[in-house]
Amino acid sequence: MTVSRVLRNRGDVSGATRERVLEAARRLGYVPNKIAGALASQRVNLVGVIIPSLSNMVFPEVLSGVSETLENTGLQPVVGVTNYSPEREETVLYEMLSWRPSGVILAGLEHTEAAQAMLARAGIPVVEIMDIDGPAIDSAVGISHRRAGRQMAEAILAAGYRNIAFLGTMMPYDHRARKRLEGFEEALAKAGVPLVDREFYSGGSALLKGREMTEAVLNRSPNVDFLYYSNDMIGAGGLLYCLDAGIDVPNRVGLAGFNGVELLDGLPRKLATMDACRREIGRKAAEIVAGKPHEAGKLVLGGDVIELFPVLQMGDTIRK
Amino acid sequence: MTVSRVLRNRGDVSGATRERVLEAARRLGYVPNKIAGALASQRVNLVGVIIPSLSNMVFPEVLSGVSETLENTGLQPVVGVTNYSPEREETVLYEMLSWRPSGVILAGLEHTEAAQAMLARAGIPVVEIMDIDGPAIDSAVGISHRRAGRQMAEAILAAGYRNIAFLGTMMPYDHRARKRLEGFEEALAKAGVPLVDREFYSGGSALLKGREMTEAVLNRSPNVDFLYYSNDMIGAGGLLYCLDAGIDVPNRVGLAGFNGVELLDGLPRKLATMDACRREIGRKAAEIVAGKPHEAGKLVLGGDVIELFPVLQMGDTIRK
DNA sequence: CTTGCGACTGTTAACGCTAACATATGGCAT
DNA sequence: ATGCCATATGTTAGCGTTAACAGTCGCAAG
Repeated sequence: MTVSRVLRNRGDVSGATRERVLEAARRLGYVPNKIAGALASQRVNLVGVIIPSLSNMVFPEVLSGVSETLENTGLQPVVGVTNYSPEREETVLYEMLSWRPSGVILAGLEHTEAAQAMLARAGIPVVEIMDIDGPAIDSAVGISHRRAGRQMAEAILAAGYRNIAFLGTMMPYDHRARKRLEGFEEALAKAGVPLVDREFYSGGSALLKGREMTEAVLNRSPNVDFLYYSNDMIGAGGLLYCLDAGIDVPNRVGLAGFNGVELLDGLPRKLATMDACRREIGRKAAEIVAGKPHEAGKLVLGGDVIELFPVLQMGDTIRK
Repeated sequence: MTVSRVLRNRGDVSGATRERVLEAARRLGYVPNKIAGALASQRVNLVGVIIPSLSNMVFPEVLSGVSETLENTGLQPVVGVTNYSPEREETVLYEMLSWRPSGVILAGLEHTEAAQAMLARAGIPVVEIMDIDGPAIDSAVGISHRRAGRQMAEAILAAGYRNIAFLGTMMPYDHRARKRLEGFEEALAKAGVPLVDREFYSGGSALLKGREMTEAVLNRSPNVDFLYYSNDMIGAGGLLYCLDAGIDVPNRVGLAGFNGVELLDGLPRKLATMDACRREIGRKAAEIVAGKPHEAGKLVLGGDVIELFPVLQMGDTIRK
C-alpha cells in the first residue's frame, strides 16, 4: 500500500519512506501494472480516438489537437483507424470499449447500428467530430459540410463562373465529402446552374490523381470554367496541371479545394479553400472528454454540440 | 465460465448454450472487460508502437505496414508519439509498458538510459525500426542511413556535380537525418569535395520552407550546383522554387531528397530520392513481434537485425 | 453391468492492484 | 496522565476475468 501511495502521489507518506520506495523501484526497474490498477480502481486513463485514415493530413492534425489538450489531464489518447469502413469501425470500437476507456472521440455521425448501441450504453462521454449535419449520440464538435459546400458554390457563382465541375473521392463512406457536394449542388441549383461534369477517383497518390482527373475533365468538357475538388491534395494536383499546361488560372479556369492544408503554402499559386478547423476540433473534443467526469460526478446525458465555422480563403485561384 | 468460453471460442460448448449466451450478450449489450481478462490470463493483445511524429508521411506509412501485418494475428497496435523528444519517448514507453503489451516497436536506436533499461527488462519482443547504424536492444529492422547518404553522394559526384549544399531539419534528435548527412559528407570528403553550404530549418510547412531555404542558399552561394535535402517535402519545395525561378534543373542545379514519398509522383518533374522502405519496415517489425511468442514459448534473447536496402531513384533532377 | 471416454458445465483460486478501513506513533492541549 | 488529532503505515476484500481442475451425463465397448 505504501508503495502504491508513493507511486501515485496520493495520501501521506514520510519523506524517508518515499525515498526508499523510489530508490527500490528504480533499482528493480519496477513498472506498475496498470491492468491490475485499472481493475481495482475502475478507472482507466485512456481515451479512444477513432478516425478513418492517417494517410491524408487531416486526421493527424485532429489528433495533434486532441493530444495537445489531453496532455495536462492525465488522459492518454489511443487511436484506431477504420479505413472508412463502418464494419471496421464497429470492430475497433468494440475492442476499445472492452478496455473501458474514459471517453471516446470518433469521426462522423454515421455508424453501424451495433456501434451506435454500444456507444449509447457505454456510459462514458462520446464525442462525434468533424461533422454536425445530423443527430449526435452524445456530444459533437465540427462544421456543417453542407453549409461549407453551399458557401463555396456561392463564392464561385459570385465570381461569375457558370460551367462548374466537381472532382472528388469515390469512397462511398466519406459522408462529409458527400455532404459538401450536396450543399454545393443545392446552392448551384438555386441559381439555376447545373453541375457540368463530375469525376471520381479512389486510391493512389492524390496529387497525381488530381492531375489526371483535371486533364480528363478539361478534355471531356472543354467549356468547363471551374473545378471544385473535394480535397486540397487533388486540388493542388489540378493546379499544378493547369500551370504546366499553360492554362490561365483563375481566368480561363478557376479552382477550389477543401481543408486548408499547410501544403498549399508552398505552391506557386495559392489554391482557394476552406479550412476545416481540424486542430480546433481535436482540442474542443478533448476538452469535452476531459471535462465531463467533473460535472457533478454523474455523467450528464445530453451532450454539447459545438459548431465551428470554417473561413473561406479565396487564394489566387478564383477571379476577383 | 461458459460465457467466457463462448465469447472466446475456446473449449466445448453445446450449440444451444452458445446461442443462448450470444443472444443474452446481444440483448444486454455486454462488452467483456479486457482489463480483467488480461489480468487473469496474463496475456495482452496489444503492441506498442512509438514513433516521433505523425505529421510527415513517413511514420504513418510505417504504421500501415504494421497494422496490415498485425491484422491477422489478433494483435492490435497502440501508437504513441514522441515529437522527437527522448524524454517524451521515455514517458510514453513507461505508460505503454505499464499496460504489459505483447511487444514494442519503436523508431530509432537512440533512447534515454532509463528507456533502454525498461526495454531490456520488459521481457517482451522489442523491435527498433528505421535505422540499423548502431547496437540494438533486441531486434531491429531498418536501413543504414549512413550508407544511404554515401550512396547519394557517390551518385551526385558521378554525375559531375562539385559544389554541393545540404538543406535539412535542425532537430537535434533526428538521428537518422544526421547519419545520412554524416555518410554524405564522408563520401564527399573521400573525393576531396567539401560541402559548400548548409541550411537548417525547424517547424512550419515543409514545402514552403524548402522554397525559402533554396532561395536563401542559391542567393548566398551562387556557385552551388547541387542541393541535397534531408527529406522529400523540402526537396519538392526546392524543386518548385527552381522551376518558378526558371532555373535549369538538372543542368544548372541538381536536386535530391530522401524518403520516396508518393507526393513526388504528382510533381512536374520527378525529384531524385531514395525510398526508405517504410511500409516494408513496418511489416517486418510486426512479423517479428507476432512471431516471437511462438518460438518455443520462451523468449529468445538475441534478436534478429534485418537490414533493408533502399533503391536510388534518379528521377529527373540529377543530370545523366 | 461396468468401465471409460468424450462432451459439456461448474467450482475455485488466482492475477496485481486500490478503496476503505484499522492500527500504530507522537505531539499537544487539557 | 488523558484524550484527541494528525501523520504514517498496515490489513482486508474485492475488481471481472481465466487456468486448472472437478463434476455430470450419455453412450459405446468390454
